[in-house]
Amino acid sequence: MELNLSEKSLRLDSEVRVRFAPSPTGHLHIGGVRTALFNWLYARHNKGTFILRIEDTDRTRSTEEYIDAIIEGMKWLGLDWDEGPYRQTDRFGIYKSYADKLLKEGKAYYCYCRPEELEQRRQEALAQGRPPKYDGRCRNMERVQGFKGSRVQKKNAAVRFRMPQEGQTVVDDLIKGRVIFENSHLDDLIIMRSDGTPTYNLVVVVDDVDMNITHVIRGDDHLNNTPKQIHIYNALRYEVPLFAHLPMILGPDKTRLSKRHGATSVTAYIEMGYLPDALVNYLVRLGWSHGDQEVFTRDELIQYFSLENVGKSAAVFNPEKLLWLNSQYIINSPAKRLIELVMPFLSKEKVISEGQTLNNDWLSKAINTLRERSRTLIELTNSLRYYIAEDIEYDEKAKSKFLNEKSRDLLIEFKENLTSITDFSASEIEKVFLSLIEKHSIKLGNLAQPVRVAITGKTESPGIFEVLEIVGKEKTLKRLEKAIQTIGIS
RNA sequence: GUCCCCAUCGUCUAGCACGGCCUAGGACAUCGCCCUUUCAAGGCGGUAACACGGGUUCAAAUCCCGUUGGGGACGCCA
Repeated sequence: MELNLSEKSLRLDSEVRVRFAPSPTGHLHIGGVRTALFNWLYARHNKGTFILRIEDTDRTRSTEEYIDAIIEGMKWLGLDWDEGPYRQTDRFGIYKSYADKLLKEGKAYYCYCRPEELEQRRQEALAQGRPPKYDGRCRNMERVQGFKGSRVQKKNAAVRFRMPQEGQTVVDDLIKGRVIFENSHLDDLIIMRSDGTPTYNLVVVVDDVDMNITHVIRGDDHLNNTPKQIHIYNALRYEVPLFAHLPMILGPDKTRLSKRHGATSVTAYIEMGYLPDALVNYLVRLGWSHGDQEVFTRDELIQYFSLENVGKSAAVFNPEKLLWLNSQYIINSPAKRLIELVMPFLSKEKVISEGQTLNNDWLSKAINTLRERSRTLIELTNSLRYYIAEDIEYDEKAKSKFLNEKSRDLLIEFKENLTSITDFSASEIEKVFLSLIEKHSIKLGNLAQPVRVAITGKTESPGIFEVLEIVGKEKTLKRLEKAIQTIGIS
C-alpha cells in the first residue's frame, strides 16, 4: 500500500484505523501482546481496520526468526489483522524522500558529530547533573557559520530534525488526559542514521500518516516521544492522529516486566499449556475492566471494550490469576476444542506414539473427568497419560503407602471380583467396590486408594469407578496384577 | 540530574468525570467450614485497602494544593 502525499489529506475520520507495530528484536512478549490486543479490540469494537506493521529499521537487531514468532503468536492468540504485515525495510525509499523534503525545507539538518563524541558529551552532561540533551552544535552550521558539508561529508552524516524550542506542545491523550510539554526540553532527534537508514521517530510518523492511522494506541513509555512526533507531523503538514497511551505491565518487584521476571514471551505460555483465550482474558483485565466481570467471551470483549474504561496506572502481572483463568477456560471449553488443543501436547510429551490415533468419544470422556483438575494443558496431558499409556509408573510415596502387605489380599480379591463382570461400566464397578468393603467392614478409601495407585500410579485421580471404566477392563486387570506382583516382590 | 506519568485489600480492580447511596464492592491468592473414595471443582464464611499532610465543603476514596513513594523517558534502539 502506497498512497501518495496528496491523497493523504483526505482522511476519513469516520473509519477507525489502528496498528500494532512490534519491532522484531525479541520474542513477542506479554506487554506487546496487551498492546496488540487493545488495538485489535478497539478496531473490532469500532468495526475498523487493524494493521500489523513490523518495525525492523534496526537491521542489526531484527531477525526473521522473531518476525515469524510474532506472526505465529498473533495467529495463536486469534488477533487477526486486516492489512499487513508491512515491513519498514521494504519502505526505505519512502522515508528517504521525506527526510530529503525536511532537509530541503530547512526543517532538518546534517549532523557531523561522531557517535562517540555524542556519547561522551551525554555522559558528561549526566555526570554534571545536566539534561543529556543534544547541544545543537550542528544546528546552525550552514546558516550561521556558513559551513557547507561536501557531498561526501553529507553522505556520511546523520540527519537531525530541527525541533522547535519555544512554546509548548499539548497532547490530549485519550487515556492520560491533557499532557503539556515544554518545547525547550525537546531534543533535535536523529531521523536518518549516517548509514542512510531512517530511525524510529521518522518512520513511525511517516507510516502512521501513510497508512492513515487514526488512533495510535501504544505503551506509555512512548508518551514522551509524542510531542516530538507531533512536531514531525507538523513539519510534514499532516494531521496528527489521536493518541492513547496504555499503562505498563510490571513484574512483582514493580519494575517493567522483563525476562528476569520469568516467562514473558507468548511462546513460553503456549508451551506451558495456556489457552489463547485465557491469556487474552487475563491480559485484557490488566488495565481494563467492565464492572465486576472477570470472564469474557471474545464477543463480549469486542462488544464492551472502550478506551474510557482503561485505567491510568501500571499493573503487576500476576501469574496465579492467569493460572486460575486458564483452569476456568479448561473447565468450560467443549471437549472437542480441548482435544484439538491437547493433541500436540500428547505427541510432544510422547503420551501417544507417532501416527497413533485415539477414539474421540473415548478421549472426550477421559478429558471430561480431568478438566476440573487440570489447570494447564500440560497437567491435562500428564493425567491423560494413565488413561492412554500401556503401562504406568508408580509415584514412590504412593507406592510405599498403599501397595503393601496390608492391601495385597484386598487387591487380589478385588481383581477376582472384577474379572467376573462383563459390563465394565462405572456403575457395575462401583457395585464390586461396595460389596467388597461391606464384606470386610472397611471404608471405601481403604480399597479405593490402593486401587487408585495400582491403576494410575498416583494418590490423586478422578473418581475411581470412572477411572477404571475409561482405562478399560483389560488394562485394569493387567495393572492390578502388576501391583500384586510388586507387593509380592517387596 | 531534567521532564513526564501514576497512587483503593499482597495482586488485578469497582467506585472517582456528576462529592452524600461506601460500615469501600468483586476477583486471584490466603485461612476456616461444608461436600467427599483421593485430588480437584463447587458452596458458605473470614483476614485484608482509600499513601501522607493540608485545604474547599454541611459532607471527600471522590475536587484542589503540597509531600512522599513508585514507574517511565532522556540513543545514529523501538
